Amino acid sequence: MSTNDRVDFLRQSSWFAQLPDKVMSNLVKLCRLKQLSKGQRLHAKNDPADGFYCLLKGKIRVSNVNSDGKEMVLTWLSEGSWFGEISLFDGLPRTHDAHAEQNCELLMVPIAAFHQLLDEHPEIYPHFMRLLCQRVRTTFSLLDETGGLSLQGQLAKRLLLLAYGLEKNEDKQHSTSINVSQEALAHMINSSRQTVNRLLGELKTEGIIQSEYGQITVLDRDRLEKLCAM
Amino acid sequence: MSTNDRVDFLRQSSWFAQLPDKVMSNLVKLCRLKQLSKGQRLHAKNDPADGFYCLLKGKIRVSNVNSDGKEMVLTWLSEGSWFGEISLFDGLPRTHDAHAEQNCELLMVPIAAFHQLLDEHPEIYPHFMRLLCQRVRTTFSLLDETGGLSLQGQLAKRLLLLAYGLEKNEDKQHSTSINVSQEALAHMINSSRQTVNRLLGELKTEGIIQSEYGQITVLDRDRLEKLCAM
DNA sequence: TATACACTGTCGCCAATTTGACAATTTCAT
DNA sequence: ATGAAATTGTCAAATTGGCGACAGTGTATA
Repeated sequence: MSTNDRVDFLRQSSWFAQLPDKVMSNLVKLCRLKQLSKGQRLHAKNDPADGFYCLLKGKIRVSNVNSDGKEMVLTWLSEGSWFGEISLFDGLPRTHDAHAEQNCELLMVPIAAFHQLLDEHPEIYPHFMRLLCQRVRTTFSLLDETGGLSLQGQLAKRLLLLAYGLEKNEDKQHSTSINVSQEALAHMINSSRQTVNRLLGELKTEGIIQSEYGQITVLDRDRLEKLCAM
Repeated sequence: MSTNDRVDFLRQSSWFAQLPDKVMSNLVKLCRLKQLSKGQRLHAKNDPADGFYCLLKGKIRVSNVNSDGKEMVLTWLSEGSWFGEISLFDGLPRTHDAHAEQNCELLMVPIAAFHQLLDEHPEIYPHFMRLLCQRVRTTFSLLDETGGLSLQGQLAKRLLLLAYGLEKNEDKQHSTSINVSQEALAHMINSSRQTVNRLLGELKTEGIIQSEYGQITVLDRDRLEKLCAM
């Protein structure tokens, strides 16, 4: 794939799309391709940082394991997501485990090349500030979620996050499907599969969502958003 | 107070202390002093950003209120803390309410001056990256707490946070008292007053803490830290 | 197409927690 | 000093949610 093709593909990331053209192509040229097979671990929590990543294909599960051995999933990264910058900027180890949920293809900017790019293009710092601010706000939002909401509220908020990402003011017309099992949802809100099943059942009878095998469709985004206040 | 005196005082912040000397004094020169009396609000969640702050004297409570009207406290800022940079970098509104817990004295760098400083000293971007990375990591840590710990563990972690702040490697000799009611603690870990009362009772019979009217004294920091893994 | 595997739906039991209630104690303001 | 308000301590009832179990259904693959 040519650099230009790849740049075009990567524009789907709103963060990447705002970079200056020159930086886009330089960044892509520094990348090396990395393959992961399903289930493989990209890195573990506390690993030293090796680079900055972009997921081209597949899905990455970002999580960590608490003292009970229970896995808490922070999020699933989807295609076009850039990640891993925190450790590069503060020099501290990885904050989470990252596993390939499916066979994955990634771009990696090795740490040395990354710092060189920053030296050559200091004008991109504000772009990384944006990225980090987004991380902080997302994490604050998750914290609110777990702290102040009922399970139904937490579930609603998660579904919206999975279905629409972080963008707030998007087209609300279309229904959106997400591929996620009830068990995975349960892990995300630190609950049990059975409880999630019951809660989804309630949403289904309300006509707010629809659900099939491994897939959930948001039918009524507005009402789901109202439930987030619970 | 002269600029130099103030710079010396501010070096207690490990973030500030790493700035280049020239930036330190420029930053301080741009500040204007702000007084808050006990209970007064510095800003509310969703307020537009007005500037970057440093707390010189007093204590600031950072929190937000969920739909039940229940206040969830994120943290207490202590003297020497710089804060409020997120909204300045992404242009979005404040993430939390901020109230003066005592009479407070702050420095404020107005938003226009702040951006001018960044223009003149682009070399300080990495310093703000550090600050933001710290925020992300702290918030991840809180998220782990609420998701993965038992109530006893959450309570232990909160007590430590209240008693010793965020610093990890401090003098462990002295017992420390904090002024907080059981109801306030309950709010912080999103639990009920009665449960907190029971949990504190257990800690008290273990000799880990001591408690009086509106006040708790940590007697055994080590054992409290061990409980955080529960 | 047969078989294994993953996911959903649903039960009942059990432990933990919330809620409401009430009394006792401490602090604060008048 | 005295009454109001805030805080603590405790109890029992009601609720919530986790967990094990098991059946039924969808999907993949050999």
